[in-house]
Amino acid sequence: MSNLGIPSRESNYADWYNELVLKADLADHSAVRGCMVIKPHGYALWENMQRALDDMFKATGHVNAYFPLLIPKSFFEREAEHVAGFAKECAVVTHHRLIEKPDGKGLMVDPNAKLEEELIIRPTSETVIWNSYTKWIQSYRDLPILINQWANVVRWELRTRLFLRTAEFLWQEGHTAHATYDEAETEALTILDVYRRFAEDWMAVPVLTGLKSENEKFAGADHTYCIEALTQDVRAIQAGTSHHLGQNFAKAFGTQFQSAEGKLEYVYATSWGVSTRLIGALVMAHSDDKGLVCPPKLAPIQVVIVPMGRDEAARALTHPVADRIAQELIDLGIRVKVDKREKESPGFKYNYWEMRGVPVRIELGPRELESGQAVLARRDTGEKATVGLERVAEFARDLQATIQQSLRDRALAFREANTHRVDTWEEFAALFEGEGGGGFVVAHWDGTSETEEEISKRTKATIRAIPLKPLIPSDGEPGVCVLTGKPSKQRVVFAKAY
RNA sequence: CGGGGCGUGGCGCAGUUGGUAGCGCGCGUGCUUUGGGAGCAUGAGGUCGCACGUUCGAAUCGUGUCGCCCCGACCA
Repeated sequence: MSNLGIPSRESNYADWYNELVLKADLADHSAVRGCMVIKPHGYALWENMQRALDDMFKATGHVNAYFPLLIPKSFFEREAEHVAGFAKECAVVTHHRLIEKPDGKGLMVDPNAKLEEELIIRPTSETVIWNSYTKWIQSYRDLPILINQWANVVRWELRTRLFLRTAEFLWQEGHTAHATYDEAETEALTILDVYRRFAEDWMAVPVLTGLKSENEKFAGADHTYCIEALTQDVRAIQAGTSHHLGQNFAKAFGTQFQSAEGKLEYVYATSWGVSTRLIGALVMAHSDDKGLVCPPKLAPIQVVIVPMGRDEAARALTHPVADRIAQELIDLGIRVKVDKREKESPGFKYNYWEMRGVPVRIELGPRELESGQAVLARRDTGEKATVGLERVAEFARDLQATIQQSLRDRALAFREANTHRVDTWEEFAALFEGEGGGGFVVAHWDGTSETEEEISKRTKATIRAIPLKPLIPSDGEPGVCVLTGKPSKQRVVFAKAY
């Protein structure tokens, strides 16, 4: 019995999250520490995310390509900051053959099959990609290059959590090359906006957009933009990043082009990515103690129909009606599932699909057939409605948009209720006291890394974003740093982060 | 890498002073059931993480080792 449900968010947020991911059938642990199996239900969610994002990339002029998993170690030696950022968490391939052990019991690495140069399993692909770009780019006419790839990467993280931080994860990484700084800047901001729109319109997760501080920016970037969401335990979660790499990689790889004026110049670059971490952010934004709550636009199954009937004769009546409504829904473009399992009780099925986050359930039993009406239940609010059978499909279709909007409104209201503006250190420290989050804390900062580090040391909060536009007009006014009292140009957003 | 926990049927666990492994859930079959996580009957399923040691005898004791999970430190 006890293994049917999940812990409540209140009792133990971390356990709640973990159990939810497992019980909602999104993912499972694998044999290797920190790696996860993404199960069909979780992968379907990822596929829906991919499709939406991929369409948005294409619509902004990008094309897909694929670069190799293995990268020569020497490539990483070329960009100093980049190496420093990733060296500590690399998986390295050193050999290419296994042989039987001398005692015949099992396999061993063949010492004679050592690679001349070790290969790194990509933690990110800037280096392989720039190795190619250098060959591809001769002239300003070869620019811009606007390529994205869908791939897996490996980062040997010390501490992992399903979806939020796994040793291997799936993501997309865009890598673009431009003739000018301004064009690269526009690209980085275009993608930032794509990410913001995806989070808000598809995931129903409102995000802050902004610049990362020097401490938080990508290893090898000139500057980094990000989207940041707020979880239900009031921590920040970085949901996507877009980096302006300046000429750093072009200089490291010698990527030059001849301008229209005939001068040799270094290329400007961007890179940007979102990963399966988005699934973690989505879970943490909307789900509840009954399991996953999935925004309809991304839900693998948008409507589940539960036909009821205590015997064969009753099922012979309800099943065809369920099938008919399912077909109507399919025709309306809705992803639908009819749960005809006979051994499971209706109550079991309700809980089962609620755990898996299906936005709308249609209950269809003898009573409904008799009255010519079906019962629809909303996953997000639990509300039930009774609707004439002729209108059920359209009603369920329309509910999708309602729920999508409602989830977003709710998440936005939650974020606003957990965004605090403070001006004194006492208030600031009080918000971050203890184990919990603290929400988004909008405060003045003197702009130095030293101050950010000191604040982080004292409170565990870091700067999540330096807003590009003030969240409210007064955020853009000058003030004094919440810690040092030194002058500050604008407020920035602090939070404890995942 | 530090702290904690755990390795026993698919999952969750019990197993006393060492005596040859059990419970719940799940699974198969049958019957009765089905409107918020059904019941009864019956059946299948385990080299007790691994190695070495102590012993007539080890899931149990000792030593070593491997792995996983959680909390930190680290970090897209």
